[in-house]
Amino acid sequence: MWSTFRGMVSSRPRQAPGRRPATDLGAIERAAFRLFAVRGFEETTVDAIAEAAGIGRRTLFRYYPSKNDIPWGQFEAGLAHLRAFLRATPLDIPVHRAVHQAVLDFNHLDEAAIPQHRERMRLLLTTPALQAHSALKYAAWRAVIADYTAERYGLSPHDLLPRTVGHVSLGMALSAYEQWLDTEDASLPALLDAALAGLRHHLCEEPA
Amino acid sequence: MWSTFRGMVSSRPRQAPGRRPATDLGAIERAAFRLFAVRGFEETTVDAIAEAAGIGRRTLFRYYPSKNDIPWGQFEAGLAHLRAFLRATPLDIPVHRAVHQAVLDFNHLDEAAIPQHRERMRLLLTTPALQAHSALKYAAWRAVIADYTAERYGLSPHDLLPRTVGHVSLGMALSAYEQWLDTEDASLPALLDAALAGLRHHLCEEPA
DNA sequence: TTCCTTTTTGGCCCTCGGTGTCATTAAGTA
DNA sequence: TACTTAATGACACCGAGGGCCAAAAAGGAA
Repeated sequence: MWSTFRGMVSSRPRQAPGRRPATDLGAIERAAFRLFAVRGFEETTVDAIAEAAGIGRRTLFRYYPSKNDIPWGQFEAGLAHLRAFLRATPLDIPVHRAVHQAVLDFNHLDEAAIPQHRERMRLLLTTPALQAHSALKYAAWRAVIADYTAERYGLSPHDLLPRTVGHVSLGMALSAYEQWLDTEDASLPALLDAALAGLRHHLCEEPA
Repeated sequence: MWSTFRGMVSSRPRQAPGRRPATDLGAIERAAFRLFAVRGFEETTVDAIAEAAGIGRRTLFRYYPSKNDIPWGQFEAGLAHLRAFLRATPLDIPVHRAVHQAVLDFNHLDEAAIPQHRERMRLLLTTPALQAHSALKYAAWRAVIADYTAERYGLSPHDLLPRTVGHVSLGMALSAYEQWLDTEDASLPALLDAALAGLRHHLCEEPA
């Protein structure tokens, strides 16, 4: 899962000259989430996060391009995993099934990671500034889906169908997440399945 | 169409006491778009827009809650129209058809309005800050679709299916718009139809 | 050890979007 | 003319973000 923090302070090949990074990405994220939980996202200043993490404000901005990026954690790594999952999918599996499986895999959670992921997603989906910023993250996610869909169908990623599949896959995932946050009981995979099943019924099994 | 500027300076019932508004919303929008076209959105400061419109910076912020809202024009009016269209749709029309017709109506353009609307959408869909801000506008649009879908299906607007229909309808519309901006030839209604047809084929007419 | 090089760090200062406050101005009414 | 109400915009302030650069912390070479 993309939200799981893994990886060291830096992946620079050891043996390099110069000062070694002393900044711990995980520590920044933890400090930030602690502050967000207490004071809320908008009310927490970047200065406060930097101070809580024991680093300079300028250093924080060297690790995160913006305050809005902090709650996203290692999202890029998650995208790479998503790409790899799709690349490894056998070609005899229909495209829509391949994409759905990839979405399920992308959003798979270990039991222990659920509470933190809930908190992260609650923050991302209910904070206006983050709802807005998320559009940029979503665009990269959609591109992964669109690229795969285009390749499987022999189209360009800029054609209509791949783009539509990207948008619609994201839409289903987001509606499942919103539902997941609203209800205590349902599981995320079940909601992702239900979103797809509901959409198919809505679009395809009604009188035209 | 929501993008068409109509309506007067203010809709306050005449006969009210106090100074009458001297600010012309249309003039602000025109001045802003002129600057955006020349310098780009990010490079145009709010001060520059206010000066070009001949008003104070503070006054501009009284008419637009943020710089990002300027390119959206009278979007709220468009939402009201969308709601009215759906309310007026006969109940014997299947939900998915009603929604699709509403989307077509919402995005209907008079021939003469096409160039300006292209420019507006190009700005909204290619400027990162606006892509992000759009998420908030889209949420309101989705809510209209979700509310209608919920009512027709006898569900709560917070149930999974209405939310999914909202997200997916938006996704199709956005992929159609992206395609529309990329190509010179295709018409917007044709692309909206094609997005829906493509999705149905992708999801429903393939081996399970 | 001392110098030299490389890289991280963070301090300083600036720009710009956005907001609260408040005096001023332009209306209508008594 | 005096009073009320509403729009305007000047001023001051805050926070995000970025450019610049000097100080720190590593390595290797003399």
